[in-house]
Amino acid sequence: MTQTATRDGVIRLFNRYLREQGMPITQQRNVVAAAVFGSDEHLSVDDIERILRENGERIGKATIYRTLDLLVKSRLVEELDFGEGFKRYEHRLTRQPIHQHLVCTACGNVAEFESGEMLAIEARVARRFGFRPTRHRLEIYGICRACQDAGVTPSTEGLACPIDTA
Amino acid sequence: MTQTATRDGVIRLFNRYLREQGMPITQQRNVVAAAVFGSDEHLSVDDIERILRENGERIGKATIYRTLDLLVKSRLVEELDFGEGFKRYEHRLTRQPIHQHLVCTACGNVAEFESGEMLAIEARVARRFGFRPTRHRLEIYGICRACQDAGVTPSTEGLACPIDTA
DNA sequence: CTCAGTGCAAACCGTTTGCAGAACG
DNA sequence: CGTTCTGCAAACGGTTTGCACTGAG
Repeated sequence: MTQTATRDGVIRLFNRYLREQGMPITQQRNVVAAAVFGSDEHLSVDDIERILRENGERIGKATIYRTLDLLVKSRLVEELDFGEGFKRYEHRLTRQPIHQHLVCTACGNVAEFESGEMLAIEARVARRFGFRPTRHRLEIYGICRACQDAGVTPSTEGLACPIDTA
Repeated sequence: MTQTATRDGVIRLFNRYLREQGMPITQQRNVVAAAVFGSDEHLSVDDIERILRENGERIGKATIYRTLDLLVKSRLVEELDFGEGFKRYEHRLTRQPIHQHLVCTACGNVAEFESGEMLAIEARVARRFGFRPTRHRLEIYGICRACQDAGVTPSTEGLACPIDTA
């Protein structure tokens, strides 16, 4: 029940946020929040809707979108975009979200990895461009080990030598 | 006219690609390609449509999308997604496209920067996860120097201490 | 002459919005 | 009780698709 206990704690935090903003704490908002905090996946809105339906909750999609806005604004949830044509959401409960992803272009699987070099890169652009970084996102696209083992190789349907413009 | 000369060269390459694929070389395809190769910006489809209209060309949006598909498949053009809700396109004419971007969350401006560390990071994930990288994308979000000078500071509308779940 | 491409408009799909009725404080 | 939220359905905006017509090879 550790997971549940922690989840309840964050829901309390979310409620505090709503109170701070002078917004009503509603059953629907807490049900959506519980679904997001109860999963460690990168959830799409359809994923969330499915989870709610499986739990016997019937909540309109508009309410899910509106609640996700609040969760993102409260900084308890992170919005992700893997270029799939829709957004995904991840809670920031147990750890800082990792923004480094390995995206397999064959099977679509997304794995996370840590990269200490990112701090150095951020410090360098801050110094060189006077840019003040707040967050980042690093995605490396390629073929995961499983797909390589299944015989997949990077696509070669482009021009043989596209940069020879002579 | 160096720019034009190079652009014509790439259009020749594009035509070679079409021939290789057994696809007709049409006026519309070359007009769209010329617009993309004639700009060094990150172009949206609306940008491209506007450029064509300014040049007196009237080409359906569907044809622009279909031609961009071909340009991307030929590897002469790169598809970008900055999470704006639509795609952008950049030619790979004069250089390998730089996939490291500084995105200002205040004014929306996107600047590019180089990062030699990326090669080391890719080599490390290849070794550690058996992942075979083909390309990557690094985006650092924050406040650009101009917006800082104008007095913008990072937003603080989230919870004061979101991760204290006690 | 034949087959693929084009343009238009409709379809699509994730997301947003307007509004009547329900719920929080 | 007043104000905000909810659910539904319609609107929205970028992208895709179906189909009659045009044009490339």
